[in-house]
Amino acid sequence: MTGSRGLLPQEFYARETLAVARDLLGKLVHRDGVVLRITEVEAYRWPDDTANHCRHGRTARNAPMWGTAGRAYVYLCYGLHNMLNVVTDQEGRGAAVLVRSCEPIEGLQTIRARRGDREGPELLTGPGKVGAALALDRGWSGHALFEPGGLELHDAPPVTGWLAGPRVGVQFASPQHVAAPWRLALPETRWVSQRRHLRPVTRPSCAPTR
DNA sequence: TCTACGATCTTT
DNA sequence: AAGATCGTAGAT
Repeated sequence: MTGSRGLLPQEFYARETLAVARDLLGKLVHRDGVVLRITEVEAYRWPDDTANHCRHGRTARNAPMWGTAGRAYVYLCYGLHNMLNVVTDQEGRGAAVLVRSCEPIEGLQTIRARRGDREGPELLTGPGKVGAALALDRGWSGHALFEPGGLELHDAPPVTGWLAGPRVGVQFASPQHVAAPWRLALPETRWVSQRRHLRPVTRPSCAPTR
């Protein structure tokens, strides 16, 4: 049912961040009976991205972002939301992709139980909801997503066509980076937040930020 | 140590 | 438009 093609190899992640973000759409997150299909992501690139958590250098929190690609970076936002990121690019470069929205494929009952509802919206639109559906906390930060066990990322058929637009909640960044179209989503899905700010693109612009 | 604030989400 | 809720970063 999930059409699982197995774990994504570490090389998948060790590429330019916007390319990884683009290719993560449609892939599958597995975690203890729950399977989610990634429908919306944001790229936090390196260097020259003033919205990036690594913009001030290395800290205890962002340490996984500087390491090898393919690990999780999980952090607590606004004191309540655990945000799932996938570390990208080369070691020594602080870059990652934030998973913003997912379509639930399996384990809806488990997702509801984790959220504490019996029913209610199944929409996993917004990174806080994704983290809750996967029952993530900061203990998962640094976890290898390319190895079996716990939290895994699996391959799935490639998608065609994307929506692109500005990232959410980064008003503190420089105007150039506030406007940069580094949020990507699948066009055909309902699992996308703030769709009105997204526009169809034939291919996300991958101009490097060297 | 101290303090301001955030890659959010829900409710009013 | 604002409240919940707390770890973190940068300043002191």
